[in-house]
Amino acid sequence: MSITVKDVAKAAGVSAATVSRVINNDPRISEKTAKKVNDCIQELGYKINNVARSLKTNKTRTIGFIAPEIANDFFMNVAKGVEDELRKHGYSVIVCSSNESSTEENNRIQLLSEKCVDGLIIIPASGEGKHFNQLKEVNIPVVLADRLVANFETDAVLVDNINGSYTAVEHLINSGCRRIGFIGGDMNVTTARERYEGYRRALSDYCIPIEESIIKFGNYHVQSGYELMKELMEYPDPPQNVFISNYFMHVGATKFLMEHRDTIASNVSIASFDDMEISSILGFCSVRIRQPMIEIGSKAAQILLKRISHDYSNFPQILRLKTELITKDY
Amino acid sequence: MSITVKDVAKAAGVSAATVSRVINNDPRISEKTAKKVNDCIQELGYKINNVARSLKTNKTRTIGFIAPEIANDFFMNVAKGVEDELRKHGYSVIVCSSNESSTEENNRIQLLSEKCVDGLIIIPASGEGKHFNQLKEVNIPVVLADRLVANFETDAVLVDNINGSYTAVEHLINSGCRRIGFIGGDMNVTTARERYEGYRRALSDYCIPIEESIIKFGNYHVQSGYELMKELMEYPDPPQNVFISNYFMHVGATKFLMEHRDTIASNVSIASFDDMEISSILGFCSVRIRQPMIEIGSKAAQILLKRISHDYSNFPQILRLKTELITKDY
DNA sequence: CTCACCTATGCACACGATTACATATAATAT
DNA sequence: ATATTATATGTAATCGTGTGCATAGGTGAG
Repeated sequence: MSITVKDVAKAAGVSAATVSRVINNDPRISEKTAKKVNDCIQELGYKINNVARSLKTNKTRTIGFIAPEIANDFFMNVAKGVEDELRKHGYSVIVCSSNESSTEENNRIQLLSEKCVDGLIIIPASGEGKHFNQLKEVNIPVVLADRLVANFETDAVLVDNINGSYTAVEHLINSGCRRIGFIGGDMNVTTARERYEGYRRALSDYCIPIEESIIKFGNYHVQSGYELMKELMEYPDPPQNVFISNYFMHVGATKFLMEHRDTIASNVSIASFDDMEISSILGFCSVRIRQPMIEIGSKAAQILLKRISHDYSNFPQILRLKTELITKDY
Repeated sequence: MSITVKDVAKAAGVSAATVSRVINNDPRISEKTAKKVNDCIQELGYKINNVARSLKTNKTRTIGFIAPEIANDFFMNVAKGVEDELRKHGYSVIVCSSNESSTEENNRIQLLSEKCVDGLIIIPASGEGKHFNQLKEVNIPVVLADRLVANFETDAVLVDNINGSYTAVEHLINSGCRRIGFIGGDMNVTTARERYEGYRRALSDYCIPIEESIIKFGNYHVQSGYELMKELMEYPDPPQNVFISNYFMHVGATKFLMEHRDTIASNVSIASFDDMEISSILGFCSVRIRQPMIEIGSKAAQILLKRISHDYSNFPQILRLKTELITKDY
C-alpha cells in the first residue's frame, strides 16, 4: 500500500534501522548514507507513519483540549493560544466540547486517554472535578485553563478575577456611582464566584451597602444576560449602573437595553468582564476588563509541555494572569 | 506500565485473541467468556490502546479540520457542526489553523496526513488549491467547507452566496435604495467573488447602473471593514446604503460609523452577509443574510464519513446550502 | 458409530516504526 | 604489528492489537 522504511531501505541499499536513524537525525549516521537515504525518501515520496512511531515511542505528540463549548469566542481564543504554542513544538490538538456537562467532559477524557494523547488542557465544565482523578492513574498530565476545580490538584492558568471585577467596580464608584447592579454567572463555576467576590469587596471597601435585590445570578449565556437585565430594569427603581460578569451576558443585556432604549433604559451604563473585538461598539458600555485570552492558552500549553517532558518542578503551578481595565469608548 | 490485552487475557484465563474479540463484539464469542473477560476488563481498569489498534486497522478514527483561523466565530461554528456530527460516530477532530496562508495550509495537510487521519475537512485559505493534489496520492478523502478551490476536484459544502447577496441587495432596492455601496472581501476567496457577483446581478436586474467608485475590496477582517467604510464615507457624496460581505467587515464598518456618528454618518443603513448573535444589536444594520454555519460543518462531516467508508457515489458532491434573509432589527 | 459441520477459542504473524545489542570497518595508540 | 577505540551499520526484538488459519469439542444426520 504505502511506502515504509523497508521500501526506502531496500532502495537505498541499507537496513531499516539506518533509515530510521536518518529520519531521527541520529548523529552517528555518515553524511554519505544520510544523503543517499534522504534522496530515496524524496524519490519514493516516503511519509512517516506516526501511528507506528507512537506505538513504539509511547508518544503521540498530540494533546487534547476540552472546552465547554466550541463555538465560543472566549474559549476559542484560548484554543488559539494553545494551538499556536503547541504547533511550534510539533504537537497537534484534538479539540472536544464537553457541552458544559461534567458527564460529557468525563467521556471526552476517557476518549482522549484511549487515544493516548500526551496531555490535556481542560476548561472545566463546572467546579466539581472528582472525575479528573482517574487521570492520575493513567499518568497523563493535565493543565486547567480559565477555571479551577475542587478536589483535584494540578497546574492551572487563570486570571485574577477578583481584582479584575474589583477594579471595574472601583472605577464606577470613583465615577460617582453608588448603586451598582450585578449580573453574574453560575456560582458552580469558579470564575463566577471570584468575579462576584471582587464586586462585593469593592463595595465593602468603599462602604457601599450590599443591596441583594439588584444582585442577579444566571449563567454565562446571552439569554441569561438578557433575562437578568430585564429583571433589573423592571424594578420600580432600577440601578443605573450594572456590572456584568462576562461577554455573553453583556451581549444579552445589551440586547434587552437596545430593544427598550426608548422606554426604560436611556442612560444605563455597563461595566463588563471581557473585552472582545465587538465589546467596544456595544452601546451602554463604559468599562471593560480585558483578559489575556490567548496568553491563557499559550501559558497552559507551556506548562503542559514542561510536564510532558517530565519536569515536575513547582507542581502544582497556579498562574494568575493580570487583567486590564479598558475605559476607551465610542 | 499500563494494562494490555495480555494482562486481561491472563486474568480471565483466555488468549489475547479472545479478549480482542470481546472488545470488538465478535459474535462468535460465547456469552460466558464475554462476561468473564468484561469483568476482568472492569476489574483491571483496562483501557484500549488506540494507537496499536490504528496501526493494525489502518484507521485512526480521527479527522483533521483546517481553518484559516481558530479564534473566528464563523469558522468555529462550522467546526462545531463538524465535531458534533463526527463525535456521534466515534471520531475526533484535530483542529489546525492555516493562518490564512496556503503555505501553512500545505504544512498542516502534510502534518495531518503523517498523523494518518482518516479524512480532512478544509476551509481553504485561498482559491488556489494545487497543493491539495498530493492528497489524491495518499488517498485520503477531503471535503471542502465554505470555500472552493480551483484545479482540485472534491466534495464541498458551500452556501448559495450569489443568491444570498442578491436577495439582500434586492431587499434594499425594494425599500427604495438606488445607490448601494459595496464592501467586499479578497477576490481570491470564492465566497468574496460570489457575493460580489450577487450584488452586481441584483443591480443589473433592477437596471441600476454600477458605480465603480462606491465598490471597495479588502479582506474579511474588522480592520479592512473599518477602512473601506471610511473611504466610502469620506466621499463628497457617500452612499447611504452599503452592502458588506461578511460579519467581521460589518463589525469594522460599524466601528467607524459609531466613532463618527455625530459628524458624518447618522443615517447610513447596512445590509450584511452573516448573522451572528451580535449582528442584531449592531447599530446601522437593517438586513442580514444568515448562513447555516453549523450545518455547513455537519454536512461536510456526513459526506466525509461517507467517503471514509468507501462510498464514492455522486463524487464530487457540491452542496449549496440556502441562506436566509433576516430583517428583524432592534 | 462415523462423518460432516458448526462453534468457540488459541496460535502466531503482521502492522511500521524504534532501539538495545552485536558487529564490521576504520582510525589511532602502543 | 597488535591492541584499543571510535564510527557506522545491521540484526532482531518490541510496542499492543487484530485476524487468518488451525484446532478442539460439541451437535446432528445418516
